[in-house]
Amino acid sequence: MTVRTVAGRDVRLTSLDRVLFPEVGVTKGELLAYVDDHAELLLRDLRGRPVALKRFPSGLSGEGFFQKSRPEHAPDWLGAVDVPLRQGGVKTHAVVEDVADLLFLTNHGTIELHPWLSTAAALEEPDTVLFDLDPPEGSDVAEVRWATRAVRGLLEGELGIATRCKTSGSKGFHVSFPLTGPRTFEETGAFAGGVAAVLAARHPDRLTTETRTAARDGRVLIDVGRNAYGQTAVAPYSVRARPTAPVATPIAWDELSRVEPRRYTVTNLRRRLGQRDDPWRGDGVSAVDLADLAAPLEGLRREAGV
DNA sequence: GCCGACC
DNA sequence: GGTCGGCAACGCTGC
DNA sequence: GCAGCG
Repeated sequence: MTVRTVAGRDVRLTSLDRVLFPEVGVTKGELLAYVDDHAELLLRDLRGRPVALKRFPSGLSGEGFFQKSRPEHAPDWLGAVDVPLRQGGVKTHAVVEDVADLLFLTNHGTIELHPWLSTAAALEEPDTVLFDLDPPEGSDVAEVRWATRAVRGLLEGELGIATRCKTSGSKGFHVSFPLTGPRTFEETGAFAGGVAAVLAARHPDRLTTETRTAARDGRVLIDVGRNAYGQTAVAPYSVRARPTAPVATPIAWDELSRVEPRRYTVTNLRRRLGQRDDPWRGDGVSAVDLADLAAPLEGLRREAGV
């Protein structure tokens, strides 16, 4: 056990030799070191947001669970926000602000960090639109790459929206862009759903918006379900709870053709960041006002018949 | 990882 | 003192 | 209303 002191806060770091990822031998100490060393990159997209946790306190060989509530008996300096639930009631979520928060949550068994697409200060106001490209079982990575490019092509080529891409660290890729101006989850959800519907109508043999597995029929799912109140998506640079300890990693668009969804891991991400800057830093992607896009998107919908 | 309930 | 359960919930579709 | 899905 060691104690890490950050700005006067003591974080107990325990069981450092526990192997959390048996297949690659990554220990809790190594996971904590990864989080500590990449805290600024993690915080960029986590700071000020409610965060859901995927925890495996005894490693991937043990039980794992998804947790939305702020852990009870967390130190009082860990941020909190009372989130009204749509179904009624309130649940207190953790809010991440700094490296001490990240280290506490990691020591507590958290592997994956899933922030909201809105901040604690404006829960009803998403600041990002996100598309999750999810390939069918057993398909070649080329297919989900093609789908990812198709989403970018419509957003960037037809609507003039600059976009970002990251590996999910799991099976596919995420495409996103930041928002400005007044907006609600109802609006971002409708926008993302409209884009997905147009693409699925144009390429009905390769793309679908059907979440039901049976109806998917070998097509790539364009999942827009994250663009809704109370939903979360894995944070850029979060580790995933999968055997090789992959990391959801921002990539430049020209890397998509040679990067696989689980390419970067706790073990090799350092080397990548030693060789090149974080691709999302200074990428020139500017925030979008969805109000400017309602009419153009409606035109695309009309053409596509959806 | 940790608490509370139960044995 | 050991063991065991709990630790999520939006929006949609289809039955 | 309930189950499945991400």
